[in-house]
Amino acid sequence: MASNKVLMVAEKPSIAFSIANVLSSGQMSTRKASTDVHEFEGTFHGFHVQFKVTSVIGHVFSLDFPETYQNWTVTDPLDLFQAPVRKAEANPKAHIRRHLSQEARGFGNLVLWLDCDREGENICFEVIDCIGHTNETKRKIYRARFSSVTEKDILKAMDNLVEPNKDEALAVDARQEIDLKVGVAFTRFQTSFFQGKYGNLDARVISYGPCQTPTLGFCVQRYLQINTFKPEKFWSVRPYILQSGYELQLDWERNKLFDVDVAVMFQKLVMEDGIAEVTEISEKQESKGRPSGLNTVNLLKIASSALGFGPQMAMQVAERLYTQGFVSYPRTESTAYPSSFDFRGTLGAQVNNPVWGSYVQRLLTDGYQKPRSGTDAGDHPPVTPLRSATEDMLGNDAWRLYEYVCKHFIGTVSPDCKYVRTKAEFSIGGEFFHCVGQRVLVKGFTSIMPWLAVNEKNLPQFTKGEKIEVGRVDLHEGMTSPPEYLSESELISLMEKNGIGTDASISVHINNICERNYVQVQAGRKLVPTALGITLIRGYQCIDPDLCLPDIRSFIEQQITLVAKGQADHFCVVQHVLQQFRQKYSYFVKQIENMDALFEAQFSPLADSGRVLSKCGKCLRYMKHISTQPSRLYCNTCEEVYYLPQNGTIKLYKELTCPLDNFELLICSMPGPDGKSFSLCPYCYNSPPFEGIDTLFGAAKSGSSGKLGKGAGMPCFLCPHPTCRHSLISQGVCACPECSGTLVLDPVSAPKWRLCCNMCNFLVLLPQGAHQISTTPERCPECDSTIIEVDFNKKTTPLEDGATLYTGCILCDELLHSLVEMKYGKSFFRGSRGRGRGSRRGRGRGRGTGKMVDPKMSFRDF
DNA sequence: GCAAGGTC
Repeated sequence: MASNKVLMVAEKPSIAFSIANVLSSGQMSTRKASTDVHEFEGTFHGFHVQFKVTSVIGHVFSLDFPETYQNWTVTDPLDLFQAPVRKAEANPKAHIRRHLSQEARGFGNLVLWLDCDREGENICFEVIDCIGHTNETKRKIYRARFSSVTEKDILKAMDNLVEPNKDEALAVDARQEIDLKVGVAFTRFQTSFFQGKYGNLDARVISYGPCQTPTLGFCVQRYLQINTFKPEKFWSVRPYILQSGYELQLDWERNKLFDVDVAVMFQKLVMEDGIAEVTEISEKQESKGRPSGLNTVNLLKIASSALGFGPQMAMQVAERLYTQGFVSYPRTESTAYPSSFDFRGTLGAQVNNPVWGSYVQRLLTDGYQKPRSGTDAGDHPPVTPLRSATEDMLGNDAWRLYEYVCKHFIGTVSPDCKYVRTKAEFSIGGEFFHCVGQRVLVKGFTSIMPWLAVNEKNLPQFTKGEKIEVGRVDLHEGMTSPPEYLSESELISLMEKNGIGTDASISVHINNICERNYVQVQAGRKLVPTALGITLIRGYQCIDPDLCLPDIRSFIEQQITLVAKGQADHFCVVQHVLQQFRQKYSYFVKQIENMDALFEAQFSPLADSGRVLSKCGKCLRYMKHISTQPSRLYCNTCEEVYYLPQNGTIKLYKELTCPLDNFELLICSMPGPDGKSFSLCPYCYNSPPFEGIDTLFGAAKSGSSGKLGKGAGMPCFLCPHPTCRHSLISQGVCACPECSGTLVLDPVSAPKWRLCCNMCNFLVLLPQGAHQISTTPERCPECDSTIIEVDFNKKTTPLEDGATLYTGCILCDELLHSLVEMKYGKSFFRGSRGRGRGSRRGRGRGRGTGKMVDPKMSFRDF
């Protein structure tokens, strides 16, 4: 009975385990599959049922364009805004879809335990999609709502199952489609535009995204502030008094003045008086609050500013600590602990720690504090330690992060820091001054987090009305200074404040702008924008500043929130937002010259970049190799760019030329000790795969032995690139008349039947319009070349004399020669580009002497 | 080759 079976799906394996563990009281059996499956029996809605708990691993699907929109050269990015989109498995190797559909078989109830946020709601519907929910299956679908994976919350959620929220899921669908279309359209356009013009951009891709671009915007904004900063001199009056044997500098109420004459006047007034009268003494008890729970953003900020870890690395370390069971889940927005949080147990786990064990023991004996309230984002509890560890167990980096997590947690349950702040105020010559002292009463949490300690400063005793002689009066001259480059930690705060990215993705965006060569991380984890980063942002600022402002993200968020709340239709919102971005895109394209002017001033044109490397097959002039990213060749004459494999060292390959297009071959050596080398033709490498080749091979394969085209589908002997047209060259069919090599049919050239030698690149063009060409065992008595049989199908290519079948030597047969001339008025027997020994027919020796064959030319061009 | 969002 399907109704007696309940399948539950969580967002990740660890949550599935916790849920199963709680609901089965540890009495479950676990089976390995794509993700673990836990089985047990229990009661559901008052009935005895069989439970099965498994999980996905985050999103099952991700959104992309169909194959036809994947080609950058064929698709106009503008069309992407209206293009269809499809969902494909995000990680096909994990086989999550198959796993879910298999496990759901025969199960009449589904309980969704995905995280309780919009993304989780969206994954709910991905799961429903996978298990095949139709009217026939009649499955009952429930949503569990829980705020933490604790026994209390899990049991409460089981008793209060609801329905999944379609609107929230649709809001995520909307965001996915908008992000994809906007990001990909802008990225493709600006990448193609600028890479097609400049040689030293040093970026494989010039990406745009509604999160990464505003993130870069923050860094560049600070750079511009620094760059346009005008330092100003300022002055302040600094009187010194002698009290109880201490020399004390007093702070001026006016702080500083920017007019030296006025400052000098005040200095004189103060000097002339020479007596400081104590006008007021105040003493106030102040408190420095203990921290609230640690969330991801604060963890990343501390990791960057105090430990020197970049966000990417900090997350990696935190994840490892999490999977090893030392800390709780590290991706959370919440700074508030759930009400059920076991503080005593968490502290208890640390009492034997050699570093802070005794402090924790004292807290447990004297009583720990309830943490400050903080904010509960309803996702996961703050990051807390689980098991005690030592530096030896974790290694230095992990230890330092773990140490922080522990000390922070202990800090949250320690007393506040209490101190007394004393302020003495003075009057000298009608001007007011003060000095401040601080005395700590209770160290509280600052004894475990000493870097947050209150600075103690003793102040001598003063009495109100007391008159003290002023020792000297300095006029301090200072200079205003620009802010520093944006620190990573400041950037994280700005991103959080402006809603750019999430706890899980903030580190990814920062890493992105580094990897794209828009910013560089310098000493002290300061983010310094590169010329490329600066030029991009300045470009957006002069065409359409919206493109790099954080509002672009909040606009999208606000629009999809309408969908999430059921206030607007998903389709309408997506169309509306895309329509706006499409207009922005069109305007951007139209105005790109304004941005280009900035690029022109900063970067070198392709023609001035790179080093001469190999010959172009079209103009036979040397092309330049541009080795900065993306690695490519540029032909100055043809104004064409040929992309090369990235990450490899490129050299000329024995001055060989490609038999298909006459481009000089290159050899690419991949880095590393196991790096392989392979040869490639720059033209073939950049050509799309030949269309219609399947039919051609179909015909060739069906023929009897000896037919040209036999052995089709052999791997390329020149390079392993999957789209290289060399891979379409079939196995050898006859001996090369020029060398000891074999002539192979090059079906790519169809309808230009031709043969080329696999060794010397000798090329023979065969009669066009032939229906079928086959080799014969016969040899030509004149030149010993292979005799072939040419079948002109009457229907397709009727010849004047009505004959359809001819035989002849591939090299010297007059019959074929005249036959073709008769039909087309020109000879088709043209050897070309023979290397090494020259042709028997008296063609010039050496390379490049034959007539060029452009693979793009049609037969009629001959 | 491209976005941002989950998680590993």
